Amino acid sequence: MNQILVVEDEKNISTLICMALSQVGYKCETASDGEIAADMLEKKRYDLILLDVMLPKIDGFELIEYIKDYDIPVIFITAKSDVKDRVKGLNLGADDYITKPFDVSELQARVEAVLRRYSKSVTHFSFDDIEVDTESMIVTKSGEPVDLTIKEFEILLLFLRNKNIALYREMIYEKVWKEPYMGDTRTVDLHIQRLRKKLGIKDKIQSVFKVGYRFVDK
Amino acid sequence: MNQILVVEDEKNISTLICMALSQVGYKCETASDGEIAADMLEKKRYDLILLDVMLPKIDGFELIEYIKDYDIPVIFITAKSDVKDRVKGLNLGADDYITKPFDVSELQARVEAVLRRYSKSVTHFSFDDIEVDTESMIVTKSGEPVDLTIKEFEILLLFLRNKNIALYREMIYEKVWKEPYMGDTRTVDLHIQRLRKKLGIKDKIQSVFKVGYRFVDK
DNA sequence: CATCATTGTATCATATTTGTATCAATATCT
DNA sequence: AGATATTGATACAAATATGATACAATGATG
Repeated sequence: MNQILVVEDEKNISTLICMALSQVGYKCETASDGEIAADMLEKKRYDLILLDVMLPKIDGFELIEYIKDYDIPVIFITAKSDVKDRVKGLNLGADDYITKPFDVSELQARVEAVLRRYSKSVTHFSFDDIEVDTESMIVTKSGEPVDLTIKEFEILLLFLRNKNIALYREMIYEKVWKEPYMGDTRTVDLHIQRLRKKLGIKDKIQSVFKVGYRFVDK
Repeated sequence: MNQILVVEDEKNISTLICMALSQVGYKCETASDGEIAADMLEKKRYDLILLDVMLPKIDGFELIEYIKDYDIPVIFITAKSDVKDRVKGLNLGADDYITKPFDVSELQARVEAVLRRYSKSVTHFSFDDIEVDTESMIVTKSGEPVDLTIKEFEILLLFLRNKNIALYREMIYEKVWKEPYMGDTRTVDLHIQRLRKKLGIKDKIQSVFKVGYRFVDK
């Protein structure tokens, strides 16, 4: 179930949006200004952000810049007249826009389209003698299937999508567990160990002292 | 799920088309000119092409010629006034046309009609010693009919149309029951169990722990 | 209205995953 | 090198998921 964050200072509009989204099966939370939105983004993982460009405190464009780090698609909301803003938003990396006043079904359609587009990513990876198919969720090593649990599978995927980058434990935890990382546990470590063992790759997933882990390739 | 390629240089029109199509369950991608379209066709298989005849670079009619090799149905889009173009398009082998400005529901209807006519939709499946005919809704195992209930039959069909893909419970439920999946029930599991039992396939429908099920073939 | 097939809930048994605890090994720093 | 912190390895317990079975509710059919 997709989590959507609506950043909008006009209460009646945000309510309308949330109703429209929940109708088609999305979970929806609202932030009334950019600061609150930034806080919420730090605490929780969202699948999509609907963002009014006219906001108090931090404005929408600044927030888009900020969101970039999170790799979350953004649909922004502008006034119908404001062509300038629309272009600006798209240039800043937003995925789509919608103009006020908007039609409810149009909103729903755009949200679905963006989410679909976004999730349409690479489905197949391979390295060494290992093949990873994200659609079937099957992983094989020299042709033989390897039984990974979902957590292990998702960690592997995270590595494959972030090769040669040192990933912080905290980051790994939050991406895979989809909940905030509370202090230090050994949970991530343990899963990495199991992953290394099952795939027979000790050297490919390196531990980065005091930081986390790094998947090296090539 | 049918993949449709929309070749249209006017962004607002292609967006409108995509929304209209996604509304009725099609996946939609756009190309802003003929060259891009040709590239996309080389990379991926589409079930239908919606083609504006007025295009920059390669024009629509040239593109129809090119598409011929791929055996994909084409609906082309022309201005209302242009009778000449319509005739030309149909002569070149297009399957239907639609005139601008068009009505959304007309578009949807024509797309469906063409796809039905073309009917890439497979009506017969077989695997192991099992035969599935979707038109008569008859399933046989080594020649002997197997009594499946509608739900079981639809789940089987879903699997056959999504071989080797891990399907989430939620997805299975929503596709078959056509209503939103509220939290966890064991309903899907139970039906899968019955299906496995009736067809005598434990290993072909694998459970993917914490995710759902996967039909493996080949 | 009675019967039957279908569908979904409840329950129990089993299997799998996940996380904590513990100790051993290794890296970092002075 | 030695102290300390960090990570690896192992075992185990708790939580969670699925399979199997029985049965109740629902809806279709004659």
